[in-house]
Amino acid sequence: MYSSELIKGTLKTIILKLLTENEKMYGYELTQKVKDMTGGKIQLTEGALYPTLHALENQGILTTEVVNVGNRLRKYYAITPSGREIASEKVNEFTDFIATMITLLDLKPNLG
Amino acid sequence: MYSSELIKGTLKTIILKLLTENEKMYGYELTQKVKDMTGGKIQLTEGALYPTLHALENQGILTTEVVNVGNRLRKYYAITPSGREIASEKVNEFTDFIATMITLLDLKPNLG
DNA sequence: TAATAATACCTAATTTTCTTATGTATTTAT
DNA sequence: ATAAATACATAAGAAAATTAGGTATTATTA
Repeated sequence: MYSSELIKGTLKTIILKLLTENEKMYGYELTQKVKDMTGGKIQLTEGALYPTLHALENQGILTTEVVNVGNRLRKYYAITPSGREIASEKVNEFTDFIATMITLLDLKPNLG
Repeated sequence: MYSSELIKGTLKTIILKLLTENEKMYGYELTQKVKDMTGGKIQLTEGALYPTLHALENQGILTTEVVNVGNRLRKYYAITPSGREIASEKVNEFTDFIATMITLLDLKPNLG
């Protein structure tokens, strides 16, 4: 697990990127997907995730669909066309930011 | 300039790394150095910088030396041995974080 | 089968970290 | 002379997260 301050500011980017690659995902699924893909290094906390999802929905960036699975609710989130644009911008900005930080900190990233 | 949320959490890492490479620097110098090295893409704000420098000093990570230049004060900051360890840890953590994010977001970073 | 862990959602209080605004003062450039 | 740059600092407020709590179902395991 990374120190919490590092991960700050990347939550929206992570959510939007994953939702461009998967047509719909629910909150818990997002936490597990991120945990799996990062070997547990990034774990989204529910207290941060759910309010962010709600905000993105209110902004028209995501839409929701509630599904009953057994007796349990699942709230699926899907990205809208305008959300795709924002996702793309965010990912590009983050890519640029990484390049800038590599230069600034003189990093030697080991790209698998 | 990047959206502010992106830069969050990197301030300490930037300060400590630059102070491992330069035996002493003062606050204003840090703002200019970062601005120059990033082509203006990252600009440290004084409201964030000075309180952080003070905190690092209080934690024994930095030491200070006030110098009179003309009639103007300059407060030079230098990193302590324990600060070097923390700087190293922070840079390593950030490097690892970048690798994780590249995988997670499936990025194609253009490494100049 | 009782207890625990995992799944699945949510909110509220607090903390952390940053932005924005403001202040003081000297030096350099126009 | 005036404005911009240099150089420090703090304080109010906003933003984004953490921590901690709540509800409920389903699967595991002791």
